[in-house]
Amino acid sequence: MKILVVEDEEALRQVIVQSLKKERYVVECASTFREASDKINEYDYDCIVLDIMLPGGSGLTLLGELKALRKKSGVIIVSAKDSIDDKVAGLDLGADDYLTKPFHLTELNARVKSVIRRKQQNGEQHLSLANITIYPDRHAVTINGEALSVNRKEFDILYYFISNPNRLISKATLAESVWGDYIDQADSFDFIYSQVKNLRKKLKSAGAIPEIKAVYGFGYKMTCED
Amino acid sequence: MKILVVEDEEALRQVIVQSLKKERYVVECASTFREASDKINEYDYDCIVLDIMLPGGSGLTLLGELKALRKKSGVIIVSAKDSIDDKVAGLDLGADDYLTKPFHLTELNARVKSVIRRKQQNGEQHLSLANITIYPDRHAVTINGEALSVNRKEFDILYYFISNPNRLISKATLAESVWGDYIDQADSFDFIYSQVKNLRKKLKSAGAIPEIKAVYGFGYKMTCED
DNA sequence: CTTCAACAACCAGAATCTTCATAAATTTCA
DNA sequence: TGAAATTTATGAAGATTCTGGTTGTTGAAG
Repeated sequence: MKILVVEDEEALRQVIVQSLKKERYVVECASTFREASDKINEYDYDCIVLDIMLPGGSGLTLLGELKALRKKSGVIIVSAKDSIDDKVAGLDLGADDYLTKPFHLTELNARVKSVIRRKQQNGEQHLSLANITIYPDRHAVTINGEALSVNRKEFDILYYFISNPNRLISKATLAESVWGDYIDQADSFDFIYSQVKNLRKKLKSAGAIPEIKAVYGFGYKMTCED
Repeated sequence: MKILVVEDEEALRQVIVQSLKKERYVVECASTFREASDKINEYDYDCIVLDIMLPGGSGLTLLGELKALRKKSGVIIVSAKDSIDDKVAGLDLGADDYLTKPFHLTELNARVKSVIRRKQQNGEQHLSLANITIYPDRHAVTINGEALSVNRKEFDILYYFISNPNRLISKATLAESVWGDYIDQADSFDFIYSQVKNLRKKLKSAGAIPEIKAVYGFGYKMTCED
């Protein structure tokens, strides 16, 4: 599995490369527009981590070039926080994901993994647990193939549960992943209870097999068994 | 699941330890280089949360030590924001993840979880003693293959007993591992008696072969024999 | 402005866990 | 051996957490 990291800032590039190598990828890197362009023309990469601001040209141009070459590499754009325009432009040009600086390495790793997986199975990406299937791209859920309408929070929760089937999940972890740092000033978990309750009701009435079980004093787990 | 927190700043250490205990880990801590080194040499930890700046030496040295001892603990480095060099060095020396201060506790929890999981990715973990089998990740217990529903405390106790079969286990040790430092201000072991009683009843009615025997004046042991 | 969907907050009852009172078992020692 | 002291077991009350119904708030759409 081969990855190209295009980033001009030395220290950050090092760190990214290190981290990806740890994940057992074969990693190459480029620090300028020209270097990146050369490598893209010469090799095939499964995934490209691409900074937008580059000496010698914009990363967006590289995206166009990639398209022209009909390369099927996945692309994750990495850019400064506020350049939302780049995001739209990038996704328009066929990037697969977007990450704003600063970001956590584990986050990047997760995205890379996800992009590669998505590319490999050229069908639509989906996750399943028993008779529940969710389509992250479309924010859609089906039970036995029947569409189930869920809200945003409900979807996020379900997504997290199905990504971690049969695993204990603390309320703090769930809150962090679904609500972000909203949790910091919260002094009760009522908002979790509400959403979990609604989600459970929907799952049950749609005939879902897996259940969201509570673990007293800790959190939840989603499982098919007792 | 055992974790070592190496951090010299008192307040932060406390908070981290608290938070990890909430996630049901058994947590120990060290505040100096020497203390950390001693503990690493003496015990096996599933994960080590390691501050770089320590009184008495650098956390990076500890990483080398760990490697020399061929311990397989996961390591998460925690350090001040701007020392990017430490990050590179740390990952080079075999750390599994890196976190810059300040960070959210939930973030740390997530990393710890991920590191531990990565370390034990080889199939589903399970422990058995006679006809009892427990699945720590799923918080599940079976007797002769039949699911047995247990509550959180009951599970934790059973987990500890089955992890240490035929061994004498003092009530203090059991309390420490299941209830954490809750025990510190307790002046009786009633909470243990209650839970052990309920667990015994469930095990017996499910036909479990091993029994939880009391050892007068000391604690318990779980065994199949008389 | 009104309506509606999404979400959070509130509340009473259920499940779980701890504490308490008291009984049973084990050890000590006269 | 046989009480007294200590430790463990048990059932029930009290405290905490979770559930599921309902209500309140907010922001977007009509």
